[in-house]
Amino acid sequence: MVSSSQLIQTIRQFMDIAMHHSIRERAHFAKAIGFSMPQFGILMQLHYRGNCGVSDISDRFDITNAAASQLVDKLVQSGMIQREEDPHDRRAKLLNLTDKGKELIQRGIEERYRWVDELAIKLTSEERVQISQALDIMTRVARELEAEPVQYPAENSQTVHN
Amino acid sequence: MVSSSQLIQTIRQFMDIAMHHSIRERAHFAKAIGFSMPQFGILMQLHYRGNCGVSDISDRFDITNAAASQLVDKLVQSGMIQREEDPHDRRAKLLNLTDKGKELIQRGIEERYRWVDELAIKLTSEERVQISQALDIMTRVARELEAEPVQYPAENSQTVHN
DNA sequence: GTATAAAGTTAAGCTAACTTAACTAAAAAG
DNA sequence: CTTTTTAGTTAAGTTAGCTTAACTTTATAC
Repeated sequence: MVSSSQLIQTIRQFMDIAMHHSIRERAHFAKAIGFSMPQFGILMQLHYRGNCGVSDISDRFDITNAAASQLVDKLVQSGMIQREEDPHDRRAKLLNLTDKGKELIQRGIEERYRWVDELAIKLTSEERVQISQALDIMTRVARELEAEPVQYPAENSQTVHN
Repeated sequence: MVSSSQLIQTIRQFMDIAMHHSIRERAHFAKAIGFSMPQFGILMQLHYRGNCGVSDISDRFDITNAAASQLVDKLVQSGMIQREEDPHDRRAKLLNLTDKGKELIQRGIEERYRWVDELAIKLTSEERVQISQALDIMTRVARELEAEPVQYPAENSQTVHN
């Protein structure tokens, strides 16, 4: 039997270490390739959720549309992302990584996960099975959580407009 | 049997989701309490590895001593950290969170890990056992990796000075 | 004991990220 | 068809983070 708080503690413990590595790698890589953290953040955002607009960027990073537009523009000029017109809404833009941008980000991800590789080779085959199964469960549940649009779903299907 | 690349893929998959949440929460919390990312980064750093000097900060964040000193000074003036003289080396300073700073960071950590809580309550008791064991292994191995000072250890114990 | 290195601070100046405000253009609402 | 909202850009101006350079103080090396 594993209590909830025990489990949470275990997850946090691992995540603390993982975060510490990831954030540091992120910063170092961004610096190495000559991009600021805000710029690199946008590149990562487009890697995971491409085909989005300028307002998606401003929402995600909690900055104004103007700021997002300026940052995006610099990345377009550096050849890392492309800004196309959305055929369904000619006001909106579709932002995506260029091939050059994709390649760069892929390199960054490889470097960031080097320590995962180092970690993996230290495990026995029994441990691998166990960890593989465990993280699959975690990923599945995490994705389920993401899919739930609202924290407190309404009892009926009435749509609220305000 | 789980192949190495399969395992690595599984770990990355989970970490991607976890990172996405954590980084976003981090940014939102920092903004909410009125600190910039560099400043917040230093607070987090002192939370996990307190009692360090200004040069530790500049090393960690890859900035000059001057920049670190200035950032630290702002945090001291805001009452979040304290800067004491190291009794063993009177040039150096010992940086630590104040009680006010500790309290603030604790709140931030709670918020950042709220989704871990949400994740945990969705698991069955069998899954909890499995995940708990798996992440304990991961944490142990990760700490072992950290403890290894160099990637390529020397065959003898000769200390290198240069 | 003198010279050198290390830890940290301060000042001056640059740059990039941000903001607000004013604008264009297209979509949605009435 | 007119009004309002939404998506995005541009310009002007502020600020925070950063750098280099010059400096003080303490520790280490020779």
